[in-house]
Amino acid sequence: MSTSGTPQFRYTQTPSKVLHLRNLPWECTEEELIELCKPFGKIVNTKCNVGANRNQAFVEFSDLNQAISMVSYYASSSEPAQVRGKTVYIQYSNRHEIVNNKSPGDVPGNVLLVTIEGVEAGDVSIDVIHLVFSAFGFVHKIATFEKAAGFQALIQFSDAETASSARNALDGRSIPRYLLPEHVGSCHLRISYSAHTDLNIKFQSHRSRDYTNPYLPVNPTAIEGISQPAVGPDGKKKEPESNVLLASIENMQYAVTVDVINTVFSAFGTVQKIAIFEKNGQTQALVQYPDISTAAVAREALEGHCIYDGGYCKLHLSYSRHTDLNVKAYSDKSRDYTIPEASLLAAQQAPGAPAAPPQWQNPQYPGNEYGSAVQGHMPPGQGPWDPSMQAGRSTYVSAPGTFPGQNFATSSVPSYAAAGVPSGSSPHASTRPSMPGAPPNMRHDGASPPGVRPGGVSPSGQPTYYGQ
DNA sequence: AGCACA
Repeated sequence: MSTSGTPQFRYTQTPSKVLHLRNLPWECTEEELIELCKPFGKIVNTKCNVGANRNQAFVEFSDLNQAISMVSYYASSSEPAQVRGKTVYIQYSNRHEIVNNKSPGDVPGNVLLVTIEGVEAGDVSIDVIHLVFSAFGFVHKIATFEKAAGFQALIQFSDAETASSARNALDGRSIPRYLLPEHVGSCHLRISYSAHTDLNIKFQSHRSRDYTNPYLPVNPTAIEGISQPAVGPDGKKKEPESNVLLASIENMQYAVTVDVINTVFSAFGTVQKIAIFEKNGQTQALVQYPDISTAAVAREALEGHCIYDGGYCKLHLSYSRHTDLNVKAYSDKSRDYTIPEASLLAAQQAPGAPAAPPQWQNPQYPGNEYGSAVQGHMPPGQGPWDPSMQAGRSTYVSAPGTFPGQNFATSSVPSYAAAGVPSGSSPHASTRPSMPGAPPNMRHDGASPPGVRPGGVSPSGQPTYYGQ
């Protein structure tokens, strides 16, 4: 007794408080669905954009009679149910409740999380993404990144309505072939809502854009900038000079803390910012000076030399493509000495007493980028588009003040109380700040070990004022 | 224009 061939009539179906609606316009939002149905009763649940064409929906009333009233109303009405001028067909669903309606990514917002399946990051440019999504409204910002799920993008629209129209139109569809490289097969878009409301874009780059802020610094290689620039011994890289140095630390037998880096590099001038991170299992540090010439001097003096005797912590220096680091003011992996509070904090952080830094200092974004945002762990608006985030691993608490700064010298006047410029040393930059037998991560509460000069932070916790 | 686990 099949119903094939003969249309089923609505009144032959078993009533349910769940109604099945079809022939909806694909842009149909949950709001429109509710508008249509709520005159008949209380809606307790909905499910929109169902089916291959995303033009079906379910609505669950709190009471069976309400569903019946809606069905019978439109069964006898001369005016069909409509959404955006399209006739909507309404029947009882063959289920009696809507299950599993909302996953976290279904909560509408103005930011979309787009997963582009089957492609690598290089295959789809940010401009292509922008082009595709701009069809639905002004795209404020885009951030792209790679996570386990694949190549993903966060796309910020003005409002949730625009975002949902883009989602409804594009979810499950593919980017047109002509916008993609030849070798790319299929690339379906999986789109959900992000918990973000405002992305924090720091650079215009091949990975991130802020279309609302034309004055944002352009960093064509915002991420690659700190990737390994292949600094081989013979590597004669024609890299442009920069006020920011990238230090790769080889043979790192001892922990190299922010303070150690600060001490070493302060010998040549004011260190403004430091970011330490891991890249391919190697520790690297970005060190920012106020100007290129200072960086150049430091680079010349330090290249190939070891922080410690015995070939430990050998430095390889190159120019970063960064010009201004965006780092947490004070964490165990970064420092911004241009912020007074950070210097103060650094100064007051007694060695060996790892007073837990406030939450904001240390990112909870293991890995990088927005991965945790996807899981909703990141507060909205805190997208860390931040090079220093590259290495989220905090391995040890920094033990400042143990570096033998006396071997470094500077001719410049220290600008920061806690900057740790070992003045009073020889005016020539020794390149052997060795400290035999006393690794810098050695804990020693209180006084410095013999022969060790407080390198930046006095162990007693007092800011050390070097002056002249 | 015809029923949802992702």
